[in-house]
Amino acid sequence: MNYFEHFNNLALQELEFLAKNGDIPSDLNLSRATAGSPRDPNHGDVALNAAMVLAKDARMKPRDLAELIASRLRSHDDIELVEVAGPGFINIQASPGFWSARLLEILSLGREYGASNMGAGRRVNIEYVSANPTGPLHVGHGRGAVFGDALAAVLRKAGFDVVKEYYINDAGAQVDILAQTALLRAREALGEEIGPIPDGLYPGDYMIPVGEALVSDHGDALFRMSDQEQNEVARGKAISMMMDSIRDDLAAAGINQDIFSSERSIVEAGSVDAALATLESKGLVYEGILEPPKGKIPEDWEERPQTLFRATNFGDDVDRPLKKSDGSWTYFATDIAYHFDKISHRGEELIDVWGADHGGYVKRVSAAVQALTGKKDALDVKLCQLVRVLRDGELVRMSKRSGDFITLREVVDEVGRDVLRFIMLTRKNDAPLDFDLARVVNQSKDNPVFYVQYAHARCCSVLRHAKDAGFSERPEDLIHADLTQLADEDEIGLIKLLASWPRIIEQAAEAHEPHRVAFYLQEAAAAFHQLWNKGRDDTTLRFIQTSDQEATKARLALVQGVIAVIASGLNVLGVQPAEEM
RNA sequence: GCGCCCGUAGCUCAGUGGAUAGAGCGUUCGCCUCCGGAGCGAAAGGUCAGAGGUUCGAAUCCUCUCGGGCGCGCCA
Repeated sequence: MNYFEHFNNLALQELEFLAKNGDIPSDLNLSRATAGSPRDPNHGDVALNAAMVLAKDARMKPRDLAELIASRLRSHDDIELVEVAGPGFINIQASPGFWSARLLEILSLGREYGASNMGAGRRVNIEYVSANPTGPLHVGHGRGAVFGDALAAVLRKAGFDVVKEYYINDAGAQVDILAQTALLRAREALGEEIGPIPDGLYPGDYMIPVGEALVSDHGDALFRMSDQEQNEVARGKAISMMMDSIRDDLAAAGINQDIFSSERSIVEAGSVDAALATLESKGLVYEGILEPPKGKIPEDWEERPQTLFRATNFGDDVDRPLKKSDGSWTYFATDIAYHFDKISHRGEELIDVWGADHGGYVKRVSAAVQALTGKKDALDVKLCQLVRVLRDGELVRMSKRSGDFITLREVVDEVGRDVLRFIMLTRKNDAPLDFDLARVVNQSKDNPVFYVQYAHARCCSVLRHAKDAGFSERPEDLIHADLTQLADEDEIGLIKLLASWPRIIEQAAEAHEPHRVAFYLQEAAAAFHQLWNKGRDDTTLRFIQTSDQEATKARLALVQGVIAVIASGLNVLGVQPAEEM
């Protein structure tokens, strides 16, 4: 249960009663009434703004309306205390029984706790990584990969029906260059001296096995084929080998997408014509001449009429070309078709995860999706900022395998998938991230992964000790514990924090911001460690009290609650909780 | 020149209309015979880049200015 929503709903019910009774107008818009946590915990557990938001329309003073609502809430079982404060806040303190019920809810749901039906089964399509199949994934791709994967998990937990997708850019000039590189590497594999890889081709060592594979498939017959045939064979082989290796790298990071869509197949299936016909039928395609771009004008700029999409009708800065000068589709045109395909078959809402360097492309794609669907917010593009890889504060550069960047694989091999995934989410997606290979594996408090894992492991340790001392640690036994034994303010505070997990999931899903989960887990871990440390000074607060069975059972229930919530959160991030460290 | 993102404590960053703006690191001062060691507790520290505006209420929304990053037809 999202308890904020719960108390807000109670207030809304009372408002409806008051409306029916004629005390307030019946046509109030209740959607702006929300619940938050009061700044000062002494003000209660939940603060409602309903009275302040509705006062004007209700033609009442905010505090008077608040008092009216408050007086009706006071009798509710879940509520201990209601106060009207400040400009008209309704501050609610929940009853002890309410918090006990939350802990029982956590124990009975285990790591399923936090799931919500907010999404109501709505289909969301999330596309991420989508790196060109022209080389290995680097850490920047890794960030998008982890972000997309975690966001997908957040959305699933919030009740959305999610499709995870990868778009393979296997058409266009880049893969032609890849094919040429593969052919050169094939000559090398046949024993020819090829010298340094010419500028413009892909220099990385990872193309050597592609050349070798071409030779083992075709031998020197490869070079007796027509140029076109050679190119096609080389391109097909190179793309399939690159994609295999990309899939391997993703799998090593624990990322498994549901669908891999190919740009080439979209063009070949005629989807571009279909999507553009739709735009044309709406009068959004025309022949025209574009102004040269301001600032630096390309040297080979040539004014000519071209086929344009009226992106400016939907908030873009200029209309965008759909055809290149050689008559083939621009990348944008096939991308329109791809998004048309997704929105027609694989999701009512689309999310694209891109690198920040593609920011300039957002408006035109949003414009196209808007034109195709008639909906303004059918597409949300999330941009991930740069990752800098450091080692003890020193910038790390160069990689033998890729030619320039640290690869995702190298990082996974060095620090492990769990560390990679967690650290990638310790920054908001649009903030740059420093990834320090040395610090992220430190076993100290300033390493967030360790800190959270340590909390979970400590909990597991307590349960092991309890078991040795003859207690049952099983949740199904612990639900019978007398939870009123949990009376210390830090124990109660921890329960409240655990109980806010469902709200975190909903907020993260709403905002498309999985990092909120990582931040929440650090908070939950901190609260647990704090309670633990309190037991160092005050032995009566330790979890296991051999002389007090009831207190121990209640505290074990709390420990199981911490385990459930941390495991639930780590699970969403794709990180395996540690039972020992 | 234009567009997008960012500007919050000494540093790295949370906080997408609510009350006295938070955390970690660093600094200062105490504690450390510990269920699990990889420390604990407390304090100091702020013109939320700046200026206007919107309203009961703004770090948050709008406009402008300054500063940083990214991008700007036939690359994807």
